[in-house]
This record gives sequence, structure tokens and C-alpha cells, in this order.
Amino acid sequence: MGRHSSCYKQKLRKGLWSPEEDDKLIKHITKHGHGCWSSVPKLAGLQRCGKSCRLRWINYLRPDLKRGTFSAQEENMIIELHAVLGNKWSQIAAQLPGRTDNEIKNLWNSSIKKKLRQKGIDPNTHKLLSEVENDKDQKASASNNKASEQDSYELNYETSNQELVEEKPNHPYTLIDNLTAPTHEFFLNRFVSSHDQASTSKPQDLGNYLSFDYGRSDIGLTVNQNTSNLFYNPVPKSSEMMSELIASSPAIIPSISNTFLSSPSSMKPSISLPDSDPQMGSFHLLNRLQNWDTNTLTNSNTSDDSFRWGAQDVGKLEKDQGHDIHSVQGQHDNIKWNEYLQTPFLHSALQNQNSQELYNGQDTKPETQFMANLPWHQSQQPQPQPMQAAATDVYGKHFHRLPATFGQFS
DNA sequence: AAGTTTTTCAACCGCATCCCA
DNA sequence: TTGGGATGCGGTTGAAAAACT
Repeated sequence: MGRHSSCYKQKLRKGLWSPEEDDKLIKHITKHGHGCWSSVPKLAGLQRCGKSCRLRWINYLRPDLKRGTFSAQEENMIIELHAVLGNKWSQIAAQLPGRTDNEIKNLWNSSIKKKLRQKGIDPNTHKLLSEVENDKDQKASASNNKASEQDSYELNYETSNQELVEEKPNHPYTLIDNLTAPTHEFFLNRFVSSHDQASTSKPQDLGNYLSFDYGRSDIGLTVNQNTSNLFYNPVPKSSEMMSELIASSPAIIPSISNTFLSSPSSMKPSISLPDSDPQMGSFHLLNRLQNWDTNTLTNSNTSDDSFRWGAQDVGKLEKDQGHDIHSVQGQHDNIKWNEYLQTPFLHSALQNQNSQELYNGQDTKPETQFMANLPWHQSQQPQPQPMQAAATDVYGKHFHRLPATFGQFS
């Protein structure tokens, strides 16, 4: 385990690659492919270890690299993805074609971190620096109770979120105003922080950025403040539709989904489609399978804050998607949580509330992308960002806006 | 113009994980 | 089941370039 054995061998060159070495490596790989990297240096006539050859090829020589400065859209995307994934550079790079993890990591450390700090945003937590300071103060004052709180935090997740709030009056979630039900914050924090416990820079408080419109959204995630259930909009009406959606979108957050795949079954949320009125439904993203309650399925006349999907839109959507609404009646499809997480909609939910206003066709300089009171700022250029585009591909014109809002927690 | 400081980024290092015998 | 090689990842380093004095 550990260091590549060939690195111990004598007479291997280190440091910067010469043009001649690059040429040898390019010629070899374009002709034969890399195959086993440990054999590449010998076959290519290089005094390097295979690991060094691999790195050179992946980060610098392979032909599909974009190179050049990062666009404003790319920077925004990196920030957004970092808020969700933390320092998972390879996963971030997977969403940016032609960019390497090393390149993105360097950009983050040399440029983006600085810009965020200048705008008063903590690059590690993506929270306002002032909030981070407050958190520190609160943590310091509450340090005596910390251990016991964490215990109950875990336990309560397996009971219910409502109980979580009621039983833990000192929990930070109780500080949130009434419009901001605790579930989504708890939920997102939960999967983000559980995603990689070894991470040194994980967005512990991502939920602070994720507020959602209640009943005012066309898409996104909403939280029913009465039931604490998380809702997912719009509504795929069948598992086939969901599968299409998944197939047409990249695996945006595979590591997060893996976290849930490896979680105990009792911890796995599921998405279920209602078997009642498919034209006027919604479905809930439940944090517990046994928490399913058809009574909480929405209809257009309910007065709660859950998301309501109008029959007209659903029918239209189904038509465009080539699905027969009636064919799914009577079904009660369970969609795997990891599939949900791999849809573009979770990402869509991460768009800030100003996305509408920002797509106003105004040009903007890259420096203007970092606004004082927002974690990040969407590009003001009219074209959608890549993942938005992916989402739009799926639902086309039915995507009127990307409404998940930020900043309700002020 | 020269020296110093800061920034950038290619490459390295060590560890984790996967795979296979 | 285990051990070792191969691969991938994230943190770090340090030389080169750029910016500053």
C-alpha cells in the first residue's frame, strides 16, 4: 500500500517535464493508449514513474483539456458545487468538461477563496463571515452541552424532525423563523456532513443557504412547515419519467448518493409517487419510509405551504414527455433516493432567488459575480448555466424559473 | 533597473481504495 | 482472507512568473 513502488527506483526524473518528455508521452499514448500506467514510462522511453506520467497526461497533455482562464460561469459553478460537495475536486471537475481537479483546486485556493472572503463569505462554510463568527461564539458558550446534543441529534433523526425541534430547544434549527421549516436544513446538513466525515473542509451549514419558496415555486424543493416533509418539484409522474430524467442528466452528486446507499435502510429517504389523482399531485421526499402519509399529498386547494402542482401543467408536461398519465394511475412507485440526488433538480434548488432577475441580458464583469449578501451570484448572461441547461433539456419550457431562494435566514 | 514579495500552478507526496491472485 | 500492485484523490510544495517597492 502507499507509494508507487517504481517511485523508489533510482534515476527517475522529477520536477517539470521537458517538451521532449511531453512529446514522447503524447506519441506513446496516442499510438498505444496508456494501458497500465506503470508500464508507460518504459514503453515510452521516459525516466519517470508511471504515476508521474499519468498525472502529466491527465492534468496537462490529454487533448480534451480546455485550458485557458475560467469563465464566469465556470467559476460560479465551482462555487455552487463546492457548497454542496466541499473539497471534492474530482467530483467538481467531473461537472466541468475539459477541466481537471488540480486546475480547479488551484483556482479555488488562489482566486475564488480570496474573492469570497473579500465579499464577506467564508469559503469553507459558504456562510457570511459574520455568521461564522457568531457561530464560533455560540459554540464556545455552548461547549459544555455539545456532546450530549450530538447524541440526541443522531437519535432524533430516526424518530422525526418535528420531535427534533420540539425536544431540542437549544438546537440551532429552533432559531429559524417560522417560514423556514427545519427539515430541509437538517436534511441537507445531514447528507452533506455525513457524506465525508474525513473531509477537512465540508459545508457544515449548507442549509443556511437553502431556503425555499413555499407554494410559490414552479420547481425546486419545498418544505411543508406543518409536516416537515421535503417536497420536490416538479413532479415526475412515473418511475419511467424519473428514469428518463436521470438518464438525461449527469450524476451530479454521486458521492452524496453513495452516502445514502451505504446508510442503514432506516435512514434512507425515499421518493414516492402518489397513487391518488396523478393530475393534481405532488410527491414527498420523505426522510423515513414509514413516514409516508397519503393525507399529506397536496392538492390545489390545500392551505398549507406544501407544493402544489397544477393539473394543467402536469398534463402538459406529461404530453410533452410522451407519457400517458393514466398509465401510471394506481402505481405507487418508489424512487430511490440516490436517483433523486442524481437529477439536476437538486442542483436547480441550489440556484439563488435572483436567478430570474439576473438573466436580464446585462453584461457583467467577472468581479461582479460575488455580491455582498449572497453566497454567490448567478451570471447575468442570458444563457443558462450547464446544469440549468441539463434541467431545461428535461423539462423544456416548463422550467419558468429556478426559484429556490437564498437568504431567508438573515 | 534591481531587489523583494506575492501569486500561480505544475508536480509531488502520502493515503485510501480497488482489484486480483 | 490477505497481501501487494495499480489507481485515484486531496493536501502540500516549490519553482517560475507576476506584481510591487
